[in-house]
Amino acid sequence: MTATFFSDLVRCETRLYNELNDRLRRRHGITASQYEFLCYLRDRPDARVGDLAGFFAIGVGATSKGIDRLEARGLVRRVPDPADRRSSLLELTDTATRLVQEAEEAFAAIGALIHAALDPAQLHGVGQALRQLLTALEHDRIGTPAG
Amino acid sequence: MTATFFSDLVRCETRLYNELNDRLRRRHGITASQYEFLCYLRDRPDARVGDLAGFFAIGVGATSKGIDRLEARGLVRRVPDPADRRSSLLELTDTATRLVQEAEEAFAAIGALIHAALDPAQLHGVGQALRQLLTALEHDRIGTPAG
DNA sequence: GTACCTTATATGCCATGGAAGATAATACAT
DNA sequence: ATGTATTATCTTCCATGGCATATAAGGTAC
Repeated sequence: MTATFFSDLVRCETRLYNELNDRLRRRHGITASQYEFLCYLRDRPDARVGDLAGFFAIGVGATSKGIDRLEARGLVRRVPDPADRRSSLLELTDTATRLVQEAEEAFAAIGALIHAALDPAQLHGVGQALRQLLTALEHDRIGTPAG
Repeated sequence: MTATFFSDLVRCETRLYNELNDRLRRRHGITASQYEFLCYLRDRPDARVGDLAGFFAIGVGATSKGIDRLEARGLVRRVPDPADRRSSLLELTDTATRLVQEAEEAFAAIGALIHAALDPAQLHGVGQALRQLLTALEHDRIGTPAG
């Protein structure tokens, strides 16, 4: 039934995200969403606020405030975009690069939980299906917030 | 890789939940979390605040406040539990029963999105895997909030 | 039955996200 | 060059959730 599919998806996500959040906060002093921001910026240098918002399917306002907080903590720098003075290019500080590397340990623990519950074939199948679903949702801009 | 698995899981959930939320708000005047509360209470009569909190893996405080809002809108009644005067049994009003039934239409649209992106075999496999993962997480109380 | 511990819920404070409006820069048509 | 529309971001207001604490009731040892 679709109802349980959706409910189980949301509950899995909630619990895994809660757990990652707790571990990161206790051991590394950042939240899960901050960790995800930092990972994104590490992998995609010169990203802008709108890029983050689009990828995470959250509003640009919330993203802007999230970057404010990271900047205030000395983890992200806003560098003026020479090609477009409305934008800033976002880059990690050295502190943030180290922090992300250390925090990967907490993320690995979440991976271990998943690996423990699913066998390799399931993991592969679910991973592929989620990617496929996400691609479809992104293509049709489903669940993209207004602002 | 585990990183993309987790990220894709979270992003699928985010977009589907956003979409459900938008549709429910526009067409039925409730949020996705309220819809989920009401469905839970419809399926499990005489549930208490703690039951909801446990199922949804959110804090009891937040749950209590959520029920406050539903009660204020005339969708839920708190009935004193005769067996334990600390608790209330929660029940839907007739208005809420009708509302949930009408709102099912918005939920069905989300189901259609999932069906459109995945073939039946994938749907079955992913559904089973998510259930399995959720059972493991619940059993070990992973991601259960503090309060 | 009283002191103590646990359980169930509620409340207060704080952080975060959405939605809408404001600001500034860019693109384009004329 | 100028006015208009669009884009990128920021800011403000409001709703919601977490966490810690408060309150109240139940359970238990003595």
